[in-house]
Amino acid sequence: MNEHVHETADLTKNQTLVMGALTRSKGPLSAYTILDQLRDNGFRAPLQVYRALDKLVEFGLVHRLESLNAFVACRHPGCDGDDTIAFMICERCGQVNEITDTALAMRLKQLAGEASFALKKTTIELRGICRTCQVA
Amino acid sequence: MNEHVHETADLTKNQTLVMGALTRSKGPLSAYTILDQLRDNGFRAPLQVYRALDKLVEFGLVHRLESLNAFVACRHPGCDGDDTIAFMICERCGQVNEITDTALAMRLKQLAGEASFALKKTTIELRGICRTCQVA
DNA sequence: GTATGTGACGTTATCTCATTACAAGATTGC
DNA sequence: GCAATCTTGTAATGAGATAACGTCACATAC
Repeated sequence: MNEHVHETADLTKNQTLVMGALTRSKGPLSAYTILDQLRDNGFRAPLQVYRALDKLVEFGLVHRLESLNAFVACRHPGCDGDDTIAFMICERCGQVNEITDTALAMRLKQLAGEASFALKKTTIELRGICRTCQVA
Repeated sequence: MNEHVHETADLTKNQTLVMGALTRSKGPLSAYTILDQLRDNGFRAPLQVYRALDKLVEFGLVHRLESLNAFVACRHPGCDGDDTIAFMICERCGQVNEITDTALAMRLKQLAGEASFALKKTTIELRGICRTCQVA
């Protein structure tokens, strides 16, 4: 499976619109924020957003930030969905940094293995203040 | 700072009730589930639960599971609040396993350091199927 | 002892996040 | 054409969390 198999062409109209909103945004967006941004495009109900988001997450184009109940466009072309991704979330500016680290992923897999835990999905979210916001 | 400085004696009535509900439970509980369980004890509004939970989390007696919007009593006496804790959450039986791992914590701190990210809190949640549920 | 501050508590209302349920179009395969 | 499947639209509701009020108990300062 290649990276980001689903390109714009594969997306439905609603999925494209939601993807666009996320791509344009500097930081994560909540489903309802996306809804508001897309009202002019005919969006009227949360479900329209959630359905598109579900698919986009499934495709690996969008990630869900559990600790924020929000979503970000994947900025990290290398991730193929199976990857263990960590997010660094700045609590001041809201920017999100996406990182993958082999050592981290290996250790987690090992820990799961030792417990005979069949790992399906990992969530790693780091909260703090990013470099830029510290100097400011 | 010692482990779990706040013992039962330090807790208020509401905090004790909420803590009791979580301790009795085998798995994580949502705030509203706790509310329902404590109606007979005079609980009437979500805020009563949330206020108690806030304190219990602050004391390190309870952890919040971001990917579940739920709370668990800390089963891991060693954690002193500053610790990096990982949770293994079984999607079949709902049981939660709490683990700390030095290598994991170190790597995360290192990654944050390399990005000059001032780390405040880390969330690590592993979803999957636990050993017991796999055989069944 | 009164004033003042602080922290927990209770209640209502409201806000944000997410899903269920149902109907209508659109698309593909036969 | 017809069935199967997928996407869509809409309304209603469920679930999670907080804001804004006021009250009470208890501490400390004067």
